[in-house]
Amino acid sequence: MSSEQITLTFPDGAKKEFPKNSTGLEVAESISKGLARNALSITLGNVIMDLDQPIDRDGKISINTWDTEDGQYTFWHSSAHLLAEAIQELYPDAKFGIGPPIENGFYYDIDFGDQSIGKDHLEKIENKMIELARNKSEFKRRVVTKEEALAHYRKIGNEYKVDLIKDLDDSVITFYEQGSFTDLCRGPHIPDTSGIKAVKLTKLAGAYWRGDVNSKQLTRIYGISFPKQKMLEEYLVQVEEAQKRDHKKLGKELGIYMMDAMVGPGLPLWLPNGTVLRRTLESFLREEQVRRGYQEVITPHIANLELYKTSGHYPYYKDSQFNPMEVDDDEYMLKPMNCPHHHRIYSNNLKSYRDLPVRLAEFGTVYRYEQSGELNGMSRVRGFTQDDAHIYCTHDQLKDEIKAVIDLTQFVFKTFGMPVDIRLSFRDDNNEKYGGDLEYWERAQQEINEVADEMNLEYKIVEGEASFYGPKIDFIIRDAIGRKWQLGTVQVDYVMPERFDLTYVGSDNEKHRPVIIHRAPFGSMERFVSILIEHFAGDFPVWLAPTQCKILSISEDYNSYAEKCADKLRDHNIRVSVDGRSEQIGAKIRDAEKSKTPYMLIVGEKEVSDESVSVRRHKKGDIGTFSFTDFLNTITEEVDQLKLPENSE
RNA sequence: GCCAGUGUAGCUCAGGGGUAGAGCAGCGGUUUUGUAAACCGCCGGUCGUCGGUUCAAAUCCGGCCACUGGCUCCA
Repeated sequence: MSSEQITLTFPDGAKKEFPKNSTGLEVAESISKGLARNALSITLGNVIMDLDQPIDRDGKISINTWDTEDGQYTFWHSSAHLLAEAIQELYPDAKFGIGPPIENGFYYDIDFGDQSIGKDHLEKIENKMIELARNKSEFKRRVVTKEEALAHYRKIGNEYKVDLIKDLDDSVITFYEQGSFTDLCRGPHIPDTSGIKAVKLTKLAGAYWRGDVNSKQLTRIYGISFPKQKMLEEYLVQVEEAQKRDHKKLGKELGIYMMDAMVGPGLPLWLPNGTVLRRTLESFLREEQVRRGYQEVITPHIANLELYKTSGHYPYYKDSQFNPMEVDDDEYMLKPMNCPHHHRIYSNNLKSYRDLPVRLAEFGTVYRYEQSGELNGMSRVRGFTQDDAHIYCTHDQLKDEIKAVIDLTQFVFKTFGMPVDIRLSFRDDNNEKYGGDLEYWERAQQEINEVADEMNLEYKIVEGEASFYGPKIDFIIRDAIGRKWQLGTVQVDYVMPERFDLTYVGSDNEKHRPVIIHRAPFGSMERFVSILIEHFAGDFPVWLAPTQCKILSISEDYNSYAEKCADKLRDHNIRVSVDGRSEQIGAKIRDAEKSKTPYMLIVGEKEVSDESVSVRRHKKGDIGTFSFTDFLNTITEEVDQLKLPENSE
């Protein structure tokens, strides 16, 4: 009666008392039977727990169902164990590594010994998983001592788990057991396997143990699971939709770029449509930069190796650069970055503090030897163009310059309707990864942090993500279907000014070191275009579309009117083409729709007689007849204002 | 680079030991058309590449190349 009570606070703020050591399930039951039935785990404070674990303290509690991130995490974590159980049944000699839940599902790393696992095996494993799930095996939690845990895995000869246990601190080590499978695991898990109704093993990969290239490569099996078959089907449809946006597919269909084995892997060729797209993006940024006080420069594609030895890039990135070539008695290299060239331009003449900040911009093409397995369409290539710029400024100007650069970057992504998350990438304790004095680093990191706060930015700090010469501000954008991409970066650099002996004469008539800001909002034009294609699913805003308008004549009799309209549009810099083929209008419309041309103008007898055009909008259909002049005004306004398509964010 | 896959006409794909097939595209005709595919005909491939097995290889086996999904890496 007088047993101790604990107070739990629910997500809606309600507080309720429960007897100490009540379980999550009991708490859920006290709210509703339905909730108890759907509950997968609970989150107490920031710890996720099993439903049957006793709750021994006050705290914020939430009951995790499938509809919550923590619930799905629990569900997929348990699914990983189910995968392992199935594999243990089918391949008794398999040794298990780690099997965590991930953003979309789960994976398990497994040592299959000499056996190679192919796609054919996956179906067998899937079926076994479903069979085992139906056994309704409970996930049983068991606390063990470190010695017990080690003894268990030494006995069954699993060196991976032994390796893991050795690194655990001595607090609480737990095993989870379901059916015939026992696993070292922190938990939590769903009550039993019967909730897992649908399973799909999606990918097969080699994965190095603990991510170390020198360790053994295990077989990683990726999968996803759901509490209902229908959810799996919906998920597969979603995956299919995402594949329809794939820039490799659309890039080919829309004539954006091509790859050619004779040219070489990772070296994209920009086709005419892609070139229009890219040049339009470049002009957009170039004009914005001119407005913001940048000066454009052009530098060559190769340089003497000495340049990169001076910058310090050469030893750091030797393996990911094309081999140097011998020229006369010197060694030259394809340029892997633009910065050193710009530093030399800065040094071309003596700078006064009155000259600063100097902002040098270049759409600079660089070449990096990416590993063959890493190449991917346009998003990972060996030759690409950065929208690079370097800002040389005084310490006093630094914060304002960072602000201006952040402002530019935010402006750019807003133009494409892409929400941005900001990450401050700082160094960690691994001194070997970084160059320059620790003192400079700390200063730069502090300044970045101050700027972010002064601008009221929402950000998170991630240690260990800095570049070798300085901390970064990374912009992580989300595309139209919610995927995240790391794009623009802003980097503060105190190292290169030293290495290149960059100076300016201050008001005190003494020489001082400038600070450098490296920045690239798009990052790489190739990668950005690949992301844009997928973001817009190829349905570009009018200002970006390679062909903005197609004029379709009802019959050849109206071709001359079509041409006349086209000429007038061209006079206003609209990219227009005429389809005057001897085809039926339905066929012309179909072709224009398939090419994702934003505006189609249908012209026939009516339009010729009253100087009008019948306007059709891509994906929307017929939007009515307008006078030619009205249409001209509409489209030019849409281009000038860089309007986004209505269906995008 | 490593693991698992894929490679047949410009594109999408079928065929699966007895020397290739469709649709679309292209080209030539006919048609002159009102909001997502008119009709007829023609052209088009040493089946990624090199080698092996075989009387015979697009098909089976192996090396290489390219591509895809991961791992590692990413100035």
